[in-house]
This record gives sequence, structure tokens and C-alpha cells, in this order.
Amino acid sequence: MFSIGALSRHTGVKVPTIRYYEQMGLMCAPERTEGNQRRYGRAERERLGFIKHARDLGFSIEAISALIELNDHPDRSCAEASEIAAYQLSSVRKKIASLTRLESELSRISDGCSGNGIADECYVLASLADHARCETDH
Amino acid sequence: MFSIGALSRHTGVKVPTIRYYEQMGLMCAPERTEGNQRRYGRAERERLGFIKHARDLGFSIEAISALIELNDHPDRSCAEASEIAAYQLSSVRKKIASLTRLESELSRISDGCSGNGIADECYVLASLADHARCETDH
DNA sequence: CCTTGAACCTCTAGTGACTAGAGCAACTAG
DNA sequence: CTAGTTGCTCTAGTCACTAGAGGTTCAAGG
Repeated sequence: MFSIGALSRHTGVKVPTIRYYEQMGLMCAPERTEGNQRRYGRAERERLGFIKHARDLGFSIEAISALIELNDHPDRSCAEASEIAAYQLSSVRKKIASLTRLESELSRISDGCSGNGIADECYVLASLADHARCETDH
Repeated sequence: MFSIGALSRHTGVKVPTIRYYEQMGLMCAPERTEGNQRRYGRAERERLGFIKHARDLGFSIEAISALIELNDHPDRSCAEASEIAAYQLSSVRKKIASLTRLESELSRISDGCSGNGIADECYVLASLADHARCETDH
């Protein structure tokens, strides 16, 4: 049995965030001491670890709720869990693709402007003003 | 002279977003008709284009404010603009690196679970529950 | 000139996933 | 027993919008 602070240290999830998860229904309301303080056990620590891991992987609170729901009903869960993970994977890949495009444009912009300009026109500002200078689209 | 709707069509920025930018001080308050409707000119269209482009590149409203500020004071602007762009670039690179790590873990998880399981344990759920199965850290 | 319907106006509130702060109560180490 | 840390609830703030209510103005067709 440990306090919310201890749980926080064990999992790396901040105290107010744990309370937030409880409010959102991701974590069940735990036991309380006589003095109304939360007390957690091993099962809760594991659950919070699951949530933390999924959040780190970019799953939304909603998606995590669905995954937990599936976990509690192990029949037909695997296919749906796979679907959620696949969706997550595709959205991560989209983000990577778009950030990679941005990276190439930003580095082009950054290189163009040496920072101590002979130029009376700043390349950074000009590039941002004029989309036509982009080599990629977005 | 065009309306907010026309400006929206020209730039691809939604109407409520244009009003929001005005409220935030990114766009100046434009002229109005007698009936109190906004009317924009070429300069405003260009400015909004600048803002749109910078937002698409992930610059925050605050950073864009700073860039516009620099644009209005062309002395010593280039170095500072470069700095803002470089900061932006490094944060984009960090995001790419972390998403790439997530991608490899997610695809590993997805591959592990065929979706129509012989397994009585779902690999997706198990992987999320057990961080120790990760090959990368996060 | 008049009507109709789209586009416009302001204002408030909601989104997601927290984070910060106020003001108070309870636990724990010395 | 007391001091200091940790806990409690509640409200409000963050960012960059987005949605909706309830009302006004504009432009085109008749």
C-alpha cells in the first residue's frame, strides 16, 4: 500500500496527473485512509504503468480507455487492440513524414541566412513570407 | 478590398482563426464597412500568408509575433530571426527522433499480434503493460 | 425597391491533456 | 509534540483553435 506520491515516484507519472486520470475514469478510485488520502496497491501500479507507457507511445486517453476495456473482456480483444495499435502506428508515420518535410524546409531556411548579414533582406523572414520558395508542399 | 471569407479562401486560414489571430494581436484590426464588417487589402493578405506558412512549419504564435516584430525593425533582425528558426529546427528534429523510436516499437507490437489469435494473450496489450519488452527507451 | 439567403458580427464555452495555485488537512520523523 | 512534507479539493490557466447561439449586414435575383 503506497501513497499517491510513492505511486508517482514508482511510475514517473506526476501526482496531479494521477488524480486527473482518476477523474477521467482511466484509473479507478482507490481505497482511502481514515484521513481521506489515496492508498494504492500493486494492481493499480501496473495499470498506471500501462497507461504511462501507452501515453508515451502517443495513444489518446480515449484509445487507452478502449484498450483497458478490451483487457477486461479478453474474448475478441486481440483483433480490436491490433486495430487501435495499427491506427496509432499510421498516425505516427504521418506525423514523421510531415515533420521530415518541415525539417528539410527549415534547414534550408536556416542555412540560407548566415545570421550576420551582408544581405539587406533576411532569408528567414523572406522564406516565411513567400511560400513559393518552398521545395516541398504543406 | 475583400471580406474575411474571401481572405480565408485566398489563404486557406479559416474565418474564426483569422478573428482569433486578430484578437491575439498577430493580425492588426482591419478597416470596417459602415455595417461593421472587416475589409482586407493586399498587405493583410500577405501578412496572413506569412503567419499561415510559419504555423504550418510549427512556429508558435509567440514565435511568429517575435518574427513579425523583427520584420518591422529591419536592423539587427537577421541574427535573431535565424536564432528563432534554428530553435524551431532543433525542436522539429527532436520530435522526429522520438516519433521514430515510437514507430519502431509500435510496428514491433503490431507485427507481434496477428489479430486473429491462437494466443490467449494479446501481444498489443501485453506489450503496453510491460515496458521491459521495449527495445528502445522513452 | 424588396426580399431572401449567405456571409458576417460578438460573445461565451468547449477541446485535450494536463499544470498551477489557493487554502486547508493529515501524516511522519525527530 | 511539533515542524515540515505531503496530501486533499476546487478553480482557473495553458495552447491554438473550434463550435454554437443569437443577431446584423451584404449581394443577387425578381
